[in-house]
Formats: sequence, C-alpha cells, structure tokens
Amino acid sequence: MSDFKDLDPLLHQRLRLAIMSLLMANDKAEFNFIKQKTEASAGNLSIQFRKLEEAGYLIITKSFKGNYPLTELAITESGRQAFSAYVDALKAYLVP
Amino acid sequence: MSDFKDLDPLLHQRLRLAIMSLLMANDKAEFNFIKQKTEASAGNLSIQFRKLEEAGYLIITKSFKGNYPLTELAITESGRQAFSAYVDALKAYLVP
DNA sequence: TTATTTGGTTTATATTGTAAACTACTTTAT
DNA sequence: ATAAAGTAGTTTACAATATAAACCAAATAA
Repeated sequence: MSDFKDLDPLLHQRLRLAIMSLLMANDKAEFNFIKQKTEASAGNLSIQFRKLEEAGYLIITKSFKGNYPLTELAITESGRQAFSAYVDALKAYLVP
Repeated sequence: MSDFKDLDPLLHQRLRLAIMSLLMANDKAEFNFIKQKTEASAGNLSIQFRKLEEAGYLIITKSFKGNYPLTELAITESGRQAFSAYVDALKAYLVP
C-alpha cells in the first residue's frame, strides 16, 4: 500500500494543481489565461508561479504584448513528469 | 470542466486524507493504529482528528483499554460522503 | 492632464501545519 | 516505597503557506 508521503506536497495544493493541470493541457499559457481559468488573485498566482518555477516545474518568461507586459508560463519536462507521478500516486492511493 | 474549488480543502491535505482513507477501509480505528500507519506525530494527529471531528467527518470516543486511555476514531456517514465526493471530484479533475 | 485600466509584484496578515514541550497516569526496576 | 521509564495523548509555540491588500510602472481614455 502506498502512503500519502508519495504525494508531492508542491502539487498537492489546489491552486498549484490547477495551474499545472492547465499547463499539462496547454504546455504554455499567459498569466491572465490562468488567472481567468482559476479565478485566483494575481498576487496569489504570482507567488505560486514562482514556487513552481523554483521547483523547475515551469518556466516564466516575460515580454511585451502590444505595449503591455506579458508573463507566460511554460511547463517543463520535469514538471510534466512530476504531474504524472503525482496523478499515478493518487490513483494508487485512492483507487486501489 | 470541473475546477479545483470542488476539492474539499479539508480532505485535500495529505495527512487528513490518509486518516480518512484508513477510516474508509476500517470504519473505526484506534489512535495508535492510525499513528502507526501514517507515521505522523501524535500531536499532529490530535489536531487533525479534531478538525475532522469539527467538520462532522468522524467521531472521537475516549475510553480505557487496560489501564491506559484509549482514543478511537469512527468515520461518520457525512465523512464517507465527503470522501467519496472528494475522490469523484479528483477523478473528474485529473482523469478527464 | 488627470483618471482609469492593464499587468503584474511586494508586503502584510491570516490560516494552516508541524514539532517540541507538557500533562497525567502506568509499569518496571531498585 | 520510590525513582526512572513508558504509554497515550494534549497544548503551546513556531514555521510554512495562502491570501488579501497595497503598491508600482506604464498605457490608454476622458
């Protein structure tokens, strides 16, 4: 029987899981796309993006779109793997 | 598409999820049984049990076993339902 | 030109989680 | 009998996390 410590604490958080889930589907997304989908505050997102970046699960790139700053998030291979592993661990844990 | 807010925050925490998962399988369990299975500290467990009780997900009963105090945890119907709903929400969310 | 909006970041506060210390008693050893 | 060690927890204090509010820089609108 697998135990709960197999669940990556970084991914086992609702907002970060939602972010990574969106990136699993889209690979790359704009800050505001994720903001709209999750309905989270910009501040909260800003912080969670950084944590996920620090873990190497995504990459933050800054540029301009028109005249406005644009922040984009792209999932990394490591992020994909971590997400898959997390889902597998959950399945093993909850759907035995 | 279901969003992450459907994931009951009380259950979406590793230790509490482990506790409830054990109680789904066993219905009723002793404090130390759960302590051994989860390898969590007694203090941490004590607090999480109370949170789950406050939510109506389990009932704490105190008695004596031999001469020692004994704390037992029993899942409630409401707890069962919440756990099932949580698992369903997760499935819908992660295994679309 | 002042006000409002966009696209964020930073700081401060509230909530949560965890470890360490403590309580209360029992058993074992001296 | 009493000191030392063990059982079964609870409480308290601290650390980590999450969230909200305030702020910044620039652009657009009035």
